[in-house]
Amino acid sequence: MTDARSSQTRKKNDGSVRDLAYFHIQKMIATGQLVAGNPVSELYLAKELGISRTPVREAIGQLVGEGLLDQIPNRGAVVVQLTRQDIIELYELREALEVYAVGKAASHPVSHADIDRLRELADKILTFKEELMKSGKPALDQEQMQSLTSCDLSFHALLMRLAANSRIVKIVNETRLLIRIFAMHRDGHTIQRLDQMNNHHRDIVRGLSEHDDQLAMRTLSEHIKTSLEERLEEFDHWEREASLRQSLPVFFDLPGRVKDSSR
Amino acid sequence: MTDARSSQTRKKNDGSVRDLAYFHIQKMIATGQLVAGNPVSELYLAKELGISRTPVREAIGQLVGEGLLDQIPNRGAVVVQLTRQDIIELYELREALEVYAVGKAASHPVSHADIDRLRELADKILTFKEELMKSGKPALDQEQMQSLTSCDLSFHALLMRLAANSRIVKIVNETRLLIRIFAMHRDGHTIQRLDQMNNHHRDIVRGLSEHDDQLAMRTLSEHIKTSLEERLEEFDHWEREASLRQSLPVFFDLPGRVKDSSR
DNA sequence: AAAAAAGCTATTGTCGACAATTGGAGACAA
DNA sequence: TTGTCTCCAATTGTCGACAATAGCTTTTTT
Repeated sequence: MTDARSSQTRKKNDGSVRDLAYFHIQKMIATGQLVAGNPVSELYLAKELGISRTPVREAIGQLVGEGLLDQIPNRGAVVVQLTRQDIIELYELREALEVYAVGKAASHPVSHADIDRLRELADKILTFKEELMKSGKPALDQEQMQSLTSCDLSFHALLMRLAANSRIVKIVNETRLLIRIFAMHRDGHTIQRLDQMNNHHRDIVRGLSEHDDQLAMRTLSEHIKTSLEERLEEFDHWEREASLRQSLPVFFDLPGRVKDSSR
Repeated sequence: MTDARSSQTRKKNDGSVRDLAYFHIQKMIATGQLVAGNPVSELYLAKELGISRTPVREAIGQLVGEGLLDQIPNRGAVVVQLTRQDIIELYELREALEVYAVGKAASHPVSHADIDRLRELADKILTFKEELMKSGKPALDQEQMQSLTSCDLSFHALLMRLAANSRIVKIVNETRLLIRIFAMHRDGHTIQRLDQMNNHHRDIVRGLSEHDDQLAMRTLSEHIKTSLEERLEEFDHWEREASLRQSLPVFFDLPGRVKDSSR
């Protein structure tokens, strides 16, 4: 145990074993190894990482503070299970902050380099569209979606950076991560959806380059509202399925799944 | 030690000793017993509260997460020292969220009870104005300011509640608390300032009752921007004073103060 | 006497152990 | 068979102890 610790001392994280646990859990969630409802046990994780419960406990505490985990006082922590209302609230939060940020950014001069970079990221969506049209399939597959998401993330991240408010950036990032927890298994985008995304992004960039803060804000607001609608549809669809599943008799399926996922 | 714990078990906080430490520190900061820059020692607080370091440590961790404390890796935690940029960022955050929230609230029907309560809270400012005019003094004293602040807080808190978004409410509350840390020793409001506040609040309520979301949003935005300007003036004034103080030779004053504050 | 090195002290980071609580399994009665 | 009660297992909340680190003091060297 002591050997294990000394062997992996100060490797990639900034030194503290606590951060090791923190990033470990975060990654487990981000990659879908832990999904909504899964328990996060202190003792188990401590054993898995070869460390004591204390740093794991602190890491969990931080994740709880950031809203990624829910904690039931004497019962442990689980990955948050977002409700419909949660999703609405998260998107409203994003809308409030991102729209404000883009308005502020558009009111100040933006460097050509940043504009170009934004345009570049916006245009990448067109690449996906062409790819999709050529393939003949109705929607993007999972790999493409992941790539697109990363591209979309960069676009919005840069947008936020232009507003020069670190706190807003931090909250928006946390909010997006939280939304992503729920959005693991979402449907691929269709051609129309890609078109719409591209139009939105294009107008936002135009608003920025022409100092038209109203255009940028209005467009981003609509952009986010569209995303929300999409997510709510997915949510309702998923919930309907779940309620069907629950109404069926539970033989060996559910217990097995629960045990596996927590392992 | 054990006796002390069992005697004060489950008093007012929800049972955990950790929350005891959390609220203790928070109150110390809110009441000005701990001011910006003061160290917050785990061991000292643990002794003071008659508990172990662990829950104190967790409480500090949470406060750090909420931005009330700054933590230097192996050196301990101190009450945050807000910079000029911090103040700007915090007010921008408030503006983004509160303006959005009031816009949403104004777009939905608001109950008469809430409108009346808001009007009541807004009118209280007039009471302070009359009090001030009668007294003949140029500005409110500290006690009056505290009372006014509490009144202002209630107004904005209710306003936020109307938007029905718990996350926004939470962040706004944290942000306001953070601002209050800095604003402990601020100047009392003048008659004009009270007038302006009252006008703003009145227009906001009007915007809500008449479903004029644009009016409500515009007014609140201006309201917050005014507060920011005020705070920045205070900050610059205070900083100028501090820099003067620092240019003087340090005999016994500074070291003594530092040691006392940590005791 | 000044600078560098060594040691000291106070504080945090981490650990293993114990107590308290909670949910459920199993016994028992109706 | 079903409802209730008791006991058990698992997990968290808290504790005291030890190790590591960083700043400060003292000593040594030039």
